[in-house]
Parts: sequence; structure tokens; C-alpha cells
Amino acid sequence: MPNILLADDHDLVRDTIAAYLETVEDFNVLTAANLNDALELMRGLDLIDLLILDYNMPGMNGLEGLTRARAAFPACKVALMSGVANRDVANSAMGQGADGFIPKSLTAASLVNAIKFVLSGEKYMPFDFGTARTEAKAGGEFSKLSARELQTLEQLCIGLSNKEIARNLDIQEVTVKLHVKNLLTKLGVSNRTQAALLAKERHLF
Amino acid sequence: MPNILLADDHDLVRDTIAAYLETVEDFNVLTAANLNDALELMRGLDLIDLLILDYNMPGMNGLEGLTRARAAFPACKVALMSGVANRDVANSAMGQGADGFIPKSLTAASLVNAIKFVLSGEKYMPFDFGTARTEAKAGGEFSKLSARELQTLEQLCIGLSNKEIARNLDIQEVTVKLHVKNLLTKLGVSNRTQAALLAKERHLF
DNA sequence: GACGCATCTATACTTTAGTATAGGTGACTA
DNA sequence: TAGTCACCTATACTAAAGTATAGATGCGTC
Repeated sequence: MPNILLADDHDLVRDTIAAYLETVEDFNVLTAANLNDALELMRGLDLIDLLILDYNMPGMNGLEGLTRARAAFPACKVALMSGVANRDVANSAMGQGADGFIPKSLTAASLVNAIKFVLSGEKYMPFDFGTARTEAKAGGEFSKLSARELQTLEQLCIGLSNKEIARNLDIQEVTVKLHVKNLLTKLGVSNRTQAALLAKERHLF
Repeated sequence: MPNILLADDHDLVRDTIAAYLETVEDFNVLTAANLNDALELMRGLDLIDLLILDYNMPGMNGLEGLTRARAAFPACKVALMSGVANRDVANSAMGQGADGFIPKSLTAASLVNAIKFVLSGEKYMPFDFGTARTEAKAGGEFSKLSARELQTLEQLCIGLSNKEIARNLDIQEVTVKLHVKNLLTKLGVSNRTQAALLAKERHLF
């Protein structure tokens, strides 16, 4: 029987998904409320086949949590689950070694399929996700942004300074200023705070 | 058998909660992905006992969706469900006539209790919710702010400059800077963007 | 009355943000 | 091949943000 560890900070979401998986399929589902608890639990067990991590959860810190989990348990398959993330996040996650990406917009039946898929050693990422809002709205204002500008905007959404962004993206501060200025113009806002608020409002990051 | 209509835009969350409720208790659970679909569905049926609305869902627009639902179906009980809302939102919801408030941090067992409670004609709101992050931080950080600092923060959340804030509050720009500096310290953040993002995350404005 | 506190203002300063202009590279394309 | 575009860097500047210190007012409390 496959052992699955589901980590999500919303008790209701976590428990019901766990209960669902255990009833409809022959899974043994353990749960945790944050990343640290999940990793701690795994250290005591060492027999988890699949770890499912909520993208927005204490301890995750973006994709850093994914990296930590993979480093601590290289043999275990890791899937990321999110209710808000867009295709970029999904791609980044897969790029950083995730075995699957599960948007919460998935149907329950598809979730089971996805899990089976990953357990069998395949990578899973739905290609039709984000049809509703995520992608549509992203199309409007944000489609004008270049790759670098998007990355810059992402950093703005954590409230970082130009200097910090420059360090993170490994470019000069002047360049960051250029990207910021250009994205402000493209988004039609007058400062970084408005840009961050706009992106947050559209659920981009 | 009580008929419940569960409206949430996350298929996964919605379907698993629905499945859970149907297996553990004698509920008949219908589902919808947004407010309009939910109301449309009810128009054709007119026998729903309890409508559960996700607070963050297309068509909700804050508590306006709650008002719309109650206006359209005065006889039906309505509960609000949210993964992020704080006590203030919960109180407002109850104030505007909601029959229950269900944080997603609730356990699955408590959810069933809550539903039974509401179906029996009682109002349900957990008094211990937000023990984890929501309330602790919301009460903690923002209660330290003075009236003026809160007003300043509100303006920050629209992305205004110090000069604009000064004009709106009818004080000098230096004073605004003082308020900003103080509230940054109190909130433990390092610039206005982070302050705005924090306040937005806590749904203060 | 003395004290604390929120409020406002002032001066003076450093740092960060944002604008402007110019130039270099590589990739892709008409 | 010439042109376009994303990208990066540089210099130089203005404007805005943030820090520090000091002093004034009013309000409520001990």
C-alpha cells in the first residue's frame, strides 16, 4: 500500500483530501500542517512514497521548501500543490525537481490519477490548468512583461529593495532599476508598491 | 436528508469536502464553482437547506456575495467558508446575516458539527479560530498602531506617496514620514511595500 | 501638577527609488 | 545583412523615502 504524506496548513482541506484518498483508493495517507512537521515526521518513518506539499504553507518560502524536502529525502517523490500558483510557478517547480504539480482547481478524480502517475515514476503536470482566471487575467496587463521584468515583479511582491533583487537575480542594481521602471510603465502604475499590490490582487504570486 | 450546496472555485477542495460529507454523514451535497453558478443552480431547485460559500471565489466580491445570496434566498441558511479571513471578516459576515463561519483551519470533524449546528437553526462561529496565525499576528502587530498610523497604513495600501498621503490627511509630509517610520518599526518590516503587502495579506484594507 | 502618550512640526541628513541617455551584446528575423 | 528586441551595463541626475533629533501642543491619568 503506497504511503503518502500530505502537508497543508488548512486542516479542513488536508483532512478531507486525506479522507477522500483513503476511501476511494488503497492509499495510506499521513498528514502534517507545515513543512517542518512533515520533514520531522519523515525522519522517524523513512517509508513515505510520495510527499505532497502545499505551496502556501508555513516553512515553504516559495520553492525553497521543495528544495529542502528533496535534499533531505532524495528517494521520496515530491509533488507541489497550490490553489493560486500560475504556470510559471509550476514550471519552476518542475524545473527544480518536483515530480508533480497539483493545482487545487483539479478535480478529485484527476488528483487520484495524478498521484498514481507520480507513484509510477512519471512526472505529472496538467496542461489545461489556469483556464479560468489565473491565465486569463495574466494575459491582460502582465503579458506585456518580459521574462526578466516578471522575475523582478515577483521580487517586488516580497517587498525587496533594488539591491536585494539585484543580488537575487545576479545582475547590477542599475539593471534592476531599468526593469522596475519599464514594468511600472507597462502596468500603468507609478511606483513599486502599486505594482506589488496589483500583482497580488491578480493572484500572480 | 439535508441538501447542501457547496460553492468553492477550487475543484479539489470542493470535491473532497463534498465527498467527505457524503460518506461520513447523511448529507446530499451539490457543488458549484462560483457564486453565479450556485445561485443559478438554486433557482432551478429551491430545496437547498444550507449554502456554503467560499469567501475567495469568483463573484463574491468580499461580503457582497453573501448579501446577494441572502437576498435571493432568504429562507436558505448561508455559511461562509474561508482559508484566509480573520476574525474581523468573520464578525462582519455574522453581522450581515450569515448563519455560520467556517475557517478552513477547522478539522473535518468540526466541520460536520458546524453544519449540523447551522442546520438546526443555530449560528456557528468558532471562538478559538485563528489560534495559529491569523488572529495572533493580526491582533499582535496591528493593535500596536495608533489611529494616525493606521490611517497612514491605509493610504500605503493604495500605493500613495508621502506627499499624497500628507494632502489626504491634511498634515505635513514630514509628519507622514514619521508615521511611516513608526509603523514600519511596529510591524517589523523594512519598507512601505512590505507594510502594504502585510496589511493586504491580513485583509485589513 | 507631573507624567506619559499621541500628535504635529522643523531641520538636517543618508539612502533608496526612479528617470534619462547612451552604448554594448546576442538572438531572431525580414 | 540590416533591423528589431530583450537584456545588461554605465554615468548622472532628480525625487522620494527613510532616519535622527529636538521641540511644541493637547489629552488623559496617577
